[in-house]
Amino acid sequence: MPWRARPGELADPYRVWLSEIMLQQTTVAAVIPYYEKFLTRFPSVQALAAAESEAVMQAWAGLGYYARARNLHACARAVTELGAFPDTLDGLRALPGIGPYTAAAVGAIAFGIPVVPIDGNVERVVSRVFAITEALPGSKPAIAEGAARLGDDPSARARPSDFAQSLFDLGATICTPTNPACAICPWMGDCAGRAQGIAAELPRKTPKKARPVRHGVHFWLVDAEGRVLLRTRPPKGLLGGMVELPGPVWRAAPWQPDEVQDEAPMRAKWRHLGEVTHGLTHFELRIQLHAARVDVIQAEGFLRLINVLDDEALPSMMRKCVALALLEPPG
DNA sequence: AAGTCGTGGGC
DNA sequence: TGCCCAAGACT
Repeated sequence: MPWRARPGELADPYRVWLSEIMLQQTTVAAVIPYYEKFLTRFPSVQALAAAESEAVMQAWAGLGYYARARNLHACARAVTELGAFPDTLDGLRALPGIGPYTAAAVGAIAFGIPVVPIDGNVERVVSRVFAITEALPGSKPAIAEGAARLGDDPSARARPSDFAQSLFDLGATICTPTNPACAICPWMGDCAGRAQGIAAELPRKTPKKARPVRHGVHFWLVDAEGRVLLRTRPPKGLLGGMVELPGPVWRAAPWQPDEVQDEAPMRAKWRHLGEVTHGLTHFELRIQLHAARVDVIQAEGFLRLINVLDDEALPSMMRKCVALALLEPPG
């Protein structure tokens, strides 16, 4: 992994922090290209702090959980103001976007603080090693106790960075969510979950609620010069600060055909292009995409040429809409 | 403290 | 195919 320091090398706090923010609820494979892009475009925390927020949101577009990007930028500016990353857990924890996990991860990996960062991997490993059968999230205190006990081992305390990353690697490659490779696990003999034959079913989790469906209508409006109408979403909340095709607020009830004209950004000969579906964390979104071409666009928002839409901070669902619109022959 | 907040890959 | 999930934070 590109953010991991080689043996003997000192970890760079900026790179450790950047990678840890990106890795929150996000797979390594998804993060790597974004991490490389950010290092190229923003080689230092000062460079990131000096960037426009639009540039940061654009670079983050597609990675999801966009509050991370907003907090990333705010954190870079705070660190630049401070002069350097804090080298204490409390100092790190006070920065925007850095919670208990990330403070511990940066503390251990970049500053050698003897602490065990508790992520999903560690929750799983610890739940199994100590055979914690209580379901998450209720079992978090017990997991924290177990993790701290593991971290109290002298060899762990001597190498906090290696110990933390070893736990990540153990969880990612051996102590996996399904079909754990207990036979080759270095902790097989010490694992209470293994001894009780319940390792693979741990950690238990409280069941999640079903995802409701929400319905949206978005409009692909092109002018005579081949420019598309876009707008920026409000800075906070869902997809905050990201760019989208115009349309009414998503709702539970499907949109009726006779409602569409009233919601359009301007009067035009609207044509139904099709449906885009996209799964989000707490609901499934179904977007009806409508398109029209007019001479001059008079509506709220801003205009961009079709061939530079890639440079905008469009979230994935909006890129799906763009892709659908471009499939259609220009009307 | 339970809900909110994205995405793409794996099974 | 539908569900689960992945180095969580914030409110």
